[in-house]
Amino acid sequence: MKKKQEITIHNLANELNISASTVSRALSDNSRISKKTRLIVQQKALELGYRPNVLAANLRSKKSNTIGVVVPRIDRYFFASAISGIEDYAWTKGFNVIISQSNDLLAKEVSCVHTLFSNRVDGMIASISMQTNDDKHFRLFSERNIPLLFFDRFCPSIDCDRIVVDDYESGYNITSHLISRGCKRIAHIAGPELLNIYKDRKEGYLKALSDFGLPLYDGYLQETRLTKEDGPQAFHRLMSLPVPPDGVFCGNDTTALCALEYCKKNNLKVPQDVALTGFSDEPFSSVVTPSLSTVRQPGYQMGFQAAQKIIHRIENANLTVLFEKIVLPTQLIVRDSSR
Amino acid sequence: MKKKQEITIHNLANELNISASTVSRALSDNSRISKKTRLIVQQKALELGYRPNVLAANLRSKKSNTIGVVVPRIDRYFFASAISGIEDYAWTKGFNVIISQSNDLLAKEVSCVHTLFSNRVDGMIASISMQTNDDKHFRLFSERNIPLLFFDRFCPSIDCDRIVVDDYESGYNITSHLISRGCKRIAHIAGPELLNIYKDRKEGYLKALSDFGLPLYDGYLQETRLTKEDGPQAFHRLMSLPVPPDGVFCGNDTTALCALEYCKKNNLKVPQDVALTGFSDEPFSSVVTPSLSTVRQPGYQMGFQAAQKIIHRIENANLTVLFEKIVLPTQLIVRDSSR
DNA sequence: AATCAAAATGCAATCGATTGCACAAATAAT
DNA sequence: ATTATTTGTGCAATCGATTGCATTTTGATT
Repeated sequence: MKKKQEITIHNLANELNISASTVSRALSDNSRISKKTRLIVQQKALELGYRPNVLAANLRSKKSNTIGVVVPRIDRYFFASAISGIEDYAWTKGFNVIISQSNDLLAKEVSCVHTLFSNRVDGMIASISMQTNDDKHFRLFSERNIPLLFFDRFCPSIDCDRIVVDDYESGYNITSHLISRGCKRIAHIAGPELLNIYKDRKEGYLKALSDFGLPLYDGYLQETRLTKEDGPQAFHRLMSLPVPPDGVFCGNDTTALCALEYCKKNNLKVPQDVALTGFSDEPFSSVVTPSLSTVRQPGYQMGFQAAQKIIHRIENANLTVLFEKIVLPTQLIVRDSSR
Repeated sequence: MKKKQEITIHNLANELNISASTVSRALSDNSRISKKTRLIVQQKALELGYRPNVLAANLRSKKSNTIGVVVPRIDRYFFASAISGIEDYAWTKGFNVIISQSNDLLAKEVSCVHTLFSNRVDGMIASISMQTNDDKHFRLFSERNIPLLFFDRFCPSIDCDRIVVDDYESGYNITSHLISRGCKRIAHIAGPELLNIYKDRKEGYLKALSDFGLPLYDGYLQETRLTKEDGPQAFHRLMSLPVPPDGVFCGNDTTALCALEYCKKNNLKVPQDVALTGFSDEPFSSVVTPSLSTVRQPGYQMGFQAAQKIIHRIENANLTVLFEKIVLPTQLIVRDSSR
């Protein structure tokens, strides 16, 4: 009903018969203003319920105190925890976090990045969509030296900071694990080659096979979108091969879960008939039966460090330090599905 | 390295020897400017890589085109999907979404709300923390008629829009379900009474008991924080009673999962020895063994509608429509843990 | 009381876009 | 050709905070 009119420094100035600049300085505890005046001003500000207009201050300072985040989907646990990490750190530094999701669509991603760009975020943290085969939108940031950082899924052609895990090594390790438990015919359900993470996992897998002298049988390498929808079919194709695998490294936990359910339906024993592993350690992975072997990625940590890194760049604009690639460790989690 | 200097409407104006106001109008396709001029200006803007300064425009218009969101934790599936819904709708209307999490701490919540307030978000969507027993911070918004909306967990003393599910009815239904499958001694592990949702679930439970003529045995009602940490103990207390329950309605899925694991360890058969149900339908609930009966809440829908509602209020500031309480339906999901 | 340094405050421009009102140009009407 | 309209542009104030520089006040010193 009643619209309380907002108090500005000018109102305070009038009330106190001093100038707006003095008020401004007093409010920021500038030592050029006498202690007495500062107190009076701050007192009055409190009394009248003054709130600084961040918009005006931002305009003046050309900073928005905001970092933008673009992820494929907010409701995927890995990304949600990364965002949680970003927010936690950003908060300690007084930065806002604007989030947007690409839904794994390039067009939406482009649009989100443009929006963040025109909203003048001070920096952007992104993890690219499954369709991203173009980098023009990211150039908006990199070419103007607006801090940009990719985590997990990066755009290889853009020169900027990155925080990743070693997917190659992780893929290698989990494959080696399957080998060491006795699997001889190991298949892999991979994700889109376009994304570095899936490519690396696949290559780690291939390297492990070759290091241990195991062959890559025909049809043992399936590329899918790693969705709930694609999972059952891909796994079915594998198990329908003349000689089906005795171990399958699935590109993510969702696909491994599909495989698990397929096995239950078709009376295949896991891990006796076929050992299974996923990737990412989703919340459900530890509680399904049999529990799912997987690779744990430090989502929260990645987000937290991403925020640290980008805010550091923002606060040291002249920083000419070369771009870094930070690789965080993963953890091989062996559970019943491959024990 | 090279800092590209930003182009303003004044630069465009100079280049074209026209006034800044004309440029401004031309860029917004104002019909007062001739088609020819509009084209020339837009052409030039493109050529010089002009980007409007949203900060300046926002200052002028006193709008930030931003909505703030405060949730207990971003990485909880229910909240993540709500945020996802909020973002999806907000995006279609050109609104930014600033998120922050209270970590279920009142102090952090207060701080987040203050930050959003001083950042002049046009509206705020919140779900309160487990500790929130004070509403001063929310008054900042409600008293100035800045649109405010609670979803799921609301602050009862604040008069504003709410989007909730009927926790009372849901609690009633899931308890009735346990009764209908033959349970006679039904216990409940409740959440903090401070939160409407937990209180309502509990009361629905009590009503069902009384409607069907079942007693509430001593110790059958446990109040906990519903965390992974509290779960095992609370369930242990129940099962150590002289006459343990044959059905337990857990206040959330996390607690039900703890119960499930407790039963596995102690060779209790679910649902034969004790039937279990949770609440919320977490991603893991459908895949544990036995699968978990629960109540599905439409997280994404709640977020989406929350965004619709609040943006509608923002765009119709003079809207004197009474505050609404929108109740979305839940779905009782019966699975093996209580079949 | 006069002089000077130090401390406190004020002036006015700036950040970039928007907009009511005034003015100029182009076209229509007489 | 002259006046009345319509159409197109420009001027200048505004949004609210910040800051370099100028000015005033205070207090110390001789």
